[in-house]
Amino acid sequence: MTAQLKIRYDSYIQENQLKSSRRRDMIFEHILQIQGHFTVDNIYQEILTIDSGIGIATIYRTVRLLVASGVLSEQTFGEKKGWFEINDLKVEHHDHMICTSCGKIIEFHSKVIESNKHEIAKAHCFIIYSHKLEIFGLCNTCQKQ
Amino acid sequence: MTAQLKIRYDSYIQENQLKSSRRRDMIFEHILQIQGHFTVDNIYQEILTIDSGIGIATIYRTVRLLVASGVLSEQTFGEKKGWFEINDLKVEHHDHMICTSCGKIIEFHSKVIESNKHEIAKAHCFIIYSHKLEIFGLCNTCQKQ
DNA sequence: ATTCGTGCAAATGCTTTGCACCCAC
DNA sequence: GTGGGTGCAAAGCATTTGCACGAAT
Repeated sequence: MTAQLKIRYDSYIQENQLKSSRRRDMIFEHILQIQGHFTVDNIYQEILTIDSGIGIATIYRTVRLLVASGVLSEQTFGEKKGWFEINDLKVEHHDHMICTSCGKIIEFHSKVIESNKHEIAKAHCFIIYSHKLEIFGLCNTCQKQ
Repeated sequence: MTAQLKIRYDSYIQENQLKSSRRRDMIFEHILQIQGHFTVDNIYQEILTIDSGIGIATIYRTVRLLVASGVLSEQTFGEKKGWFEINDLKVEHHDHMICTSCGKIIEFHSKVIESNKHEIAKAHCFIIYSHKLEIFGLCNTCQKQ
């Protein structure tokens, strides 16, 4: 799967007359290691400890490139900032339950919702590109506190 | 329904030792007339033409009050700014299809999704407060262009 | 009178961008 | 060598906040 993403990254760079660079590659490799969701500042802080000279603008630019190339997808989770995650096309689309107390994000997938979504779109003559379903509430742990 | 919202507005002000004021009331009344979704800047521009002395901070403060009192609900629609709409509790919860070409928003409701959502939450021992489902794609009109 | 509401401008948080310089090809 | 990559600081946007003054009870 990592190989798939590498191909997507490389070909995007190729097709758009961009260049690879030490930092670009390093950010890409770093992001590949991440499980789950992250913000630009999350990876900026992490990469700072390895490469103290890096600027946050470079992270922003690289993340934009990765979204444009399809390596990452972006969500807002109802906040006014970007959250990112690896966009693995081989994995089924998933949705999120977000704990409003501790911020924990639980991923899930529902075939029922998936197929109903298509029925609804059909009824409205709407062509679906993507969807985002977020459920807000309390996770198991926070209910007990 | 407008009466319902007025009660919610008035009692929130009462219960929180706030005051009503000419501008607060005017913004509230203005928002009641709005069909569909709007941003703070939308109503600011509109109200400016009636009350040229108003400041955008007042709109922000009033909209926050209306969200806190349950008169309005807020969504991001994947953007990094707030979109608001009247939160009529008597109307069933609805979701949104957003045309990525013209920005048109189509509202819909699905009992199937509604009940499936509760099954999923139950399976994860998650207590639902709210949910947001956004479908992005092309509306009927934009498909033909 | 006192307390809250309001305009203004400054501050904030996240993100983008212009510019001079650096690096890859 | 040339064009893209990068850090830095400045600019952009949406939003919030501090402050002095004005209005509501």
